[in-house]
This record gives sequence, C-alpha cells and structure tokens, in this order.
Amino acid sequence: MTIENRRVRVRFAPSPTGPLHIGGVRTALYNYLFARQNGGDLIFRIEDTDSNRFVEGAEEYILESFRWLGIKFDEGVSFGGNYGPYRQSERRDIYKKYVKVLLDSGKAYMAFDTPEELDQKRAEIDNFQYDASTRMQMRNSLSMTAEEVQALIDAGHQYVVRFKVEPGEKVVVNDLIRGVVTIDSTILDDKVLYKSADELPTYHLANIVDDHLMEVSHVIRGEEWLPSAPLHVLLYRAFGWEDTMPQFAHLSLLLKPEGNGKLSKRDGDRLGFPVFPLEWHDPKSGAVSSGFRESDYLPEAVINFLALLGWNPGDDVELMTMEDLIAKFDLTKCSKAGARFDYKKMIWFNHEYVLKKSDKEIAEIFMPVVKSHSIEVAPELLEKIVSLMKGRVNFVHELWDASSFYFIAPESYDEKTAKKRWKEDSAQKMGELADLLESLDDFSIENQDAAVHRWIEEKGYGMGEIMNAFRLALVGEGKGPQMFDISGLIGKEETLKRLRRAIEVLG
RNA sequence: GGCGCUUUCGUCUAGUGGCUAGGACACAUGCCUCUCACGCAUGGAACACGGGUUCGAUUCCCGUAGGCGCUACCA
Repeated sequence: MTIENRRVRVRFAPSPTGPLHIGGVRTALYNYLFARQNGGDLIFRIEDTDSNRFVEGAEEYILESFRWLGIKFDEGVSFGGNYGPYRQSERRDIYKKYVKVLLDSGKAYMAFDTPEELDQKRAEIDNFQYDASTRMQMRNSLSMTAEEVQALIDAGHQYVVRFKVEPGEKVVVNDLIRGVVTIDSTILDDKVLYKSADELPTYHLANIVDDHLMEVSHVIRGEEWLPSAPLHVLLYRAFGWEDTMPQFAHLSLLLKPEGNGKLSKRDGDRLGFPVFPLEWHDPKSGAVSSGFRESDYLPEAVINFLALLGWNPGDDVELMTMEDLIAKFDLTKCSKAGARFDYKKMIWFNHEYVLKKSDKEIAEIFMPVVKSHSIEVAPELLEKIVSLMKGRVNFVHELWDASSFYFIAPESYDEKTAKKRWKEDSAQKMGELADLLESLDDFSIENQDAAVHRWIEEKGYGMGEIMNAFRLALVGEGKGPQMFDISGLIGKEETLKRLRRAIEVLG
C-alpha cells in the first residue's frame, strides 16, 4: 500500500502536564480539519511517559476543552478504538518489545552513565554530545564487554537505552509545509529511547512505535519538533518501517503579540486575554489562569480566529464555520513563519459571532448575567433588548453595562451630559412631554414616535433638545438606542416615573 | 556557540518574472443621527539588506542581517 492511497489517520497527542496551550489547540484543530476533509480518523493519545511531570486533572481538562470547542475525536483515550491502549503509560510491554528489537539488531545500546556522570562530562567538555565521537569513552554496552554489562544489570544498576546514530549520513525529511529538509546525521546525538528506572520510553521511541502501530498517516505537529524529525526518520528506518512512515507537516509557532519570543501565559495576563481554552486551577500552586470560555469568547470565534492564524484559504473570506474550514483547509497553504497572536482581531471575530448568532441564542447566554444582578426579566423582553444592543458589544457580558438602564432606573445623572443636555427650560418641556405621554392610550413605539414628533413640530421645539433631555432622564447618560426603543420597552409607568424624577432632581 | 526553519503594510495575510502589490484587524477622517455605539465610505501604511540570473525582479539563486526553534534519562 502506498502512502498516497492509505487511510488518513492523524493524532493529537498531548502530555498531561497542565492546561492546553492555545498553540496546541491550533495544532489539534488543523489535525481535525485535515482528518474530516479526508474522511479519516483523529486519534487522541496521551503521552505520559514522563511520570515526574504528570499533573492531576490535565487529561480531563484537555478533553473538556475540545468538547467546548467542538473538536471531535474518533478514537483514543475516552473514545475507544481498536489500536489501544491510547495512554502511553499503559503500553510499557509494547515499548519493551520494540526496544529489544533495536537492541538485538545492534541499532541501540545500553548506557550506564549516571546523570551525575553526564553532568560532569558536560562540565569538562564544551558542547559535549553523546554520539559516535564520544560513546566509546562512556560506560555502555558498546565500550564494555558483555560480561561487564551483565554484571551491572545483575547488580541492579539502572540504565538507559540509546539509539546508535551512524554519523556522516544525509537524512532527508520531506515536509508537507516546508519541502525537503536535509541534515547531517553527525550532528545528531545518541538519543535516550528508554529508561530502565521507570520502564518507560522517551517521547521519541514511544512516538514512532505508536504512530506505526496506530497506522498514523500524517504527523501534523508544531515546529519545535522539526529538529528531531531526522531522528524520527532514522528510527523508522531502523525498525524497517520506512515504507509506511507518516508524512510530516511542521506548523509554525504562535508568537507574542509584541516583542520577541513565543506566546506565553504572561503575555495574556499583561495584555488582558486568555491563552488557555478553559480556566485552569493549578492543583499544586492553586493559581488560576483565565480561559477563553470563562472570558466570554464564543467557541466559534476562537476556532475561526485560530484557523486563520498561520493558514489562509487564499480568498478574501474570513468568517467561516467549521464546515467551511473543513472544506477549504489545505496543509500546503500553511504559512512557514511564526504568527503573532493578534488578540484584537480575535475580539473582532467575537464581535462578528455575537452579531451572527440569533437574538435568542445571545439572550440565553445573557440571561444568567442579568440574573446575577438580581433582575428578573421575561425571555421575550430580553431578546428584544438583545436585538437592540448586541451590535454595540464585543462580548455578551458587555451587554450588561450597555443595557442595564432597561432594568434599573438612573439614580444619578452624568454630570457632563446634564450640563450639556439639561437646559433651563428642560424641566418645563419634560413636564409637557410627560403629560403628553401619559395621555397616550397606545404606548407602542410607533404611536409614541408619531405623537411626540407632532408635538415637537407644533411647539416649534428642537428635536435634539427634547430627545437628549428625555434620554438623560431615562438613561442617566447620553447613550443608548433610539429613545422610543427605550421608553417603549420599559413601559409607560416606568417612563413617566423616570421623567418626573429627573424633573425633580435636575430642576 | 552549533544545527535547522523563517522574512510582503503596526498585526494576520493574498499574490505575480512585467500589477496603481489585494483583503482583514488596528488607526484616522467623513457619512448616517435624538445621544453613544453599530454600520457604511474614504485614507495613510509593506515586498529586510547586498549581490547575481534576466530585457525586466517583490517573485529565481547566493550571501548578510533580523526573527523563531532545537541543542535533557521533557514533551
């Protein structure tokens, strides 16, 4: 079976070491889009081969993040499948077997150097590297006799298994995004593949074995893996799996919005945006990191924004649903250079999705916010308010500040606005307006509008002076939608009450 | 330091051996208007630099500089 016609199978394989970084979310998204577009499978694998870095709750957090974002997996941890187990810590026996294959074929060897000995070597020799040029000076199964090695094992000494990299070889990685990348194997070190102490492999070995066994066809991952891709090619070759080796695609990284370096949690804290999908409570330190969900971002907006950060369909369309993205996604159109995290554009996307969603949907999200201010409101009324106000905000929670005057009468009047809009005769005119409105049996927006316009015309008043004073009385500030959209919704009784209080207070 | 990747408006990006180098965010101005927003319109704003190749390079090649990553018994 050639690589071109085999089933597309991709994976997202995080380490459960903490909250999912936004860059990881994008990597998962691209894998998802690619799998869907090609009718393939997306696998969720947990790479927990470093027991020291394991963090309680991280796995569930990651799963919950993808549920919120709408990224669905076909198999893997918590999803089932025929290639399990999908948690690497549960695959010890499998790795052991393949380590033995490498050992038996002379492609790998056992090394007994302790971490302290290695540190010492590094201190002694500048740029020390464990490779063909140094391995014979070290304590390993290549430099020692079989008897010496056996004696160490029998005495209970721990060891690691290192990959024996042959120097002087050109290793070629064919990357879907970057094209052909060639390196000289001489610069590679004899990577540790397995640790006897915890009977677990390192990333490199586990990754190759699992991708092979799980029949992964494409490895779409971050650029930080590009330097070790040649090592991975060598490993596939050592196992004799080169003919079914996955295609590689290394994604550019997400950078800070300003300054140098890759995006970090600190940037988010400093500039006021989250870098994690969900709020994260660190079990050890108790520190809380904000999440997109809790910060009121709509998942559709996060997905849309992220999809376009490092990829572009080549047309001018920016607002795309997941279905659109699946249809248009193209790995080869991913940009090669890192992308700065443009959080202002992400806010714009959120604004667009607030606009795009129906008033009913937004009202449902807004309702708990209203309730948290001890306000009871009929869903139908809230929907009307949302329809009048949602275009003015970027986030649903901002709707409260923008529209709280619908629920709560002003207690004070903005000084600047009062000075500008409340003239000496305003009290008298507002009195007339109140009387006029009181006389209306039909308090509909249309009827108020007609009656008030007629009155203004008859009296020769200015439209602005009346409406602005009216607004000050009802809202307490110089903002908000059309006046009758306010008075009509709060009703006749409340309108008159606010009008008369303003007359009393402002004089 | 070594190795690798990378470089179009402030930002995300489109694009081509010959174009007024396109779009979006942000910014500015104007319009709309009973206010504030939304919206709409308009505007300023880019091919890192130096060599080649070529009739012609932003585009192809080489170099320089900048940026990013890796360089663990972490992933």
